[in-house]
Amino acid sequence: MYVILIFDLCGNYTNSMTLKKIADKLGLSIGTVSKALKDYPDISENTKKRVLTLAEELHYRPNSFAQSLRNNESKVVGLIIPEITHDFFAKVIHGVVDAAKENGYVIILLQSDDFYENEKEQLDLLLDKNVDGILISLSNTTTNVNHIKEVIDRGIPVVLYDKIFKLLDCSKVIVNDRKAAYNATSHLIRGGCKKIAHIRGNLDPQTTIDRFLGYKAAIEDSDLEYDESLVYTIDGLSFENGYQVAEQMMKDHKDIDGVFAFTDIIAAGVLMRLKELQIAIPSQVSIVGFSNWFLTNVTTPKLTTVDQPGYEMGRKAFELLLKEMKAKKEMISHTKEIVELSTNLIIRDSTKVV
Amino acid sequence: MYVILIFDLCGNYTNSMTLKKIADKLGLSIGTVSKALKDYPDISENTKKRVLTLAEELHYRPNSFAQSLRNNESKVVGLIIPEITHDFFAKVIHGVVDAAKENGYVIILLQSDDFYENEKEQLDLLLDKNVDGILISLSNTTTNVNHIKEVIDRGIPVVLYDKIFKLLDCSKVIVNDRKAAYNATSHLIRGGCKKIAHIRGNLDPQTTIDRFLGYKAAIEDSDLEYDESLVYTIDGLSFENGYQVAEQMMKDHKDIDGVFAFTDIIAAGVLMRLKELQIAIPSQVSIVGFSNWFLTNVTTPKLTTVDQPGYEMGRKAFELLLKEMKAKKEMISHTKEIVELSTNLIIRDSTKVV
DNA sequence: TTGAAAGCGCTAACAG
DNA sequence: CTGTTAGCGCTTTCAA
Repeated sequence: MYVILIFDLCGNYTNSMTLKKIADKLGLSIGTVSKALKDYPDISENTKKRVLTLAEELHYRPNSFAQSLRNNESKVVGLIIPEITHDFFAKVIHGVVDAAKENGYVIILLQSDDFYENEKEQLDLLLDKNVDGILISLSNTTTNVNHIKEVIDRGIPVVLYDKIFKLLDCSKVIVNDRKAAYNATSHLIRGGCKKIAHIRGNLDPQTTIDRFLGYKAAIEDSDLEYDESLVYTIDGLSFENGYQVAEQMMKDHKDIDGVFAFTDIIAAGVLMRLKELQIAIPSQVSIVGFSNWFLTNVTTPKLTTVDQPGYEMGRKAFELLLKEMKAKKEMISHTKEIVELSTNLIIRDSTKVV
Repeated sequence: MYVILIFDLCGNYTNSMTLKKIADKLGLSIGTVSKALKDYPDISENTKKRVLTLAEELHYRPNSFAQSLRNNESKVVGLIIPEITHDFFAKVIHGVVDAAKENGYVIILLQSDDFYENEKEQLDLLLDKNVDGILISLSNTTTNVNHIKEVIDRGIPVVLYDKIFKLLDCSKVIVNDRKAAYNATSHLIRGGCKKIAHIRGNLDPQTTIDRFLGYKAAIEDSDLEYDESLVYTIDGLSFENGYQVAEQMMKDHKDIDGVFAFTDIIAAGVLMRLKELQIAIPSQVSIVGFSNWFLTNVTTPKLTTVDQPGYEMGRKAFELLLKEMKAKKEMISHTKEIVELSTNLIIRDSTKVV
């Protein structure tokens, strides 16, 4: 059985059925077989049938290298993610993978670990692999975007998602962080909070800036006064960081009654510490996170948060990229698009509702 | 500037610097340039320098399609994951991506969503892309493994990780689920639990079987008696499923005082429901999960769980695959390896310690 | 309706 | 030390 399979499937040990082999067995030329397989109109129905049947029987698969070499197209898209183990990015990956599959593409996944150097290196890797396009969410430590610009200038379609750089000339998929943060903060204000702290990262990706601006705008649009000392800038975006800053915060301002955290994991850290400090949530302090990580469902109380449509973002990013790749192939000029997805404030038990 | 770049970098609009172009500019032959770039000993130092310098200047990148076609090697590895949005699998991906990068490989990521049909389809996709090897964790619904066997028989290196099928002739990386479950259950017994339930999935991947067997063995090795009615088989492995089964469980057996759940997310569901039912954790009922998802840190009380080394598993799986790919390339026969990684019981606050 | 041939960019054996 | 050549498998134009 084993031996038969080998011979049957391949005829040689590397298992490659080629057009030539099919052509030989059928007494046809390579070109004819190729065209038959692609259903060219100038091939007789009869030959087409013969070729198709044999190809099927022999499990013929075109050699993708040869195809790519010839067509100058890989049908591979590169995806750079800052950090896979974030619920949000995991959802993005899922969306991209699904959309890619539906369109006959496959993705090469790379992770920057939020380091600029990695991001640069990985772009190179993707170029080396001749991907047809690249999806990228900037790392938190990326401040210079020449590496991206270079790729774009080389004519390779690039779409930015989530963590973008506004001035880069390419399509982008984002969430309106500013508005989402505004809504989240307003929710705290409506719940009666008078002294609302904001916890943010120390770096300046657009998301950090926008969420801060949304927070500030909401405060200023209300009866409250914006107080810089209520904005806590922390070194990292981990649970630990949130846990630690919480205590400091309460020391500085005993009467804080609301917290809008840059991300859920920080919110969870704050929640944990405040509970340990015997502070009642939400009656004494209300907390809002950001991203709708799964963990917000299992804390006590459950965390109010902003849902970011990760899966949808992944799909949309791929679709924009696809458009651009098509345009490039057909040498049509293409205008960049910026798609803004809407977020959803998910009100749970860590905030007061009036 | 823009125009200069274009000409400087490419000389044509598709941005491809080829050996031929370099050879022409230098008045050398293509072959010589190729060899100079690969530091062949039979090329003069002088020409090597000239070639290297110009290649650098012109940003020469070998065309990977041509290389792959020639060498019959893609330097791409396929990775099939049942579900990306699981902390454990996300860690695995991270490990694989890192190990791959260190060895000049890149990974194509596909997700089976735990459906057999997808898994099959995706294997085909990977074969079409001529990946050099495949890493796969079987979907929960996979009971027939002929699709995998076919790939192996074609001579393509395959390594199974986590959810494996024992009889498949390939290298594997696993965790000793049986032992881990045994330890987890024993921990409950040592803590004084007398009536310990086990919650498991309704399908039969090896992990489900092994964790169940570990649970059973621990019970039987103790003074307790194994009681089939304490084993709850649920339809899915979500938080909701855990949440729902919890109540049923307590109705059936009011005196349950310990729960060993197949996975953390179920444990979290159980915990949530039991708390709602005013059951004290861990004093009345102790709970142990499995996988050490991040969420186990943010529940109240924090969940005791079994840490699976996902990142390490990813790395190891890639290393095994690498060995096999090398052996194949050098036509050396290669014996399959089975690597078992050790787990760690992480004792937190959802179980009693005596 | 089919075949022949050129060529995508690269490697490696062989010749000079 | 360098050049020539064949060929990886496929697509597509042109000729028959």
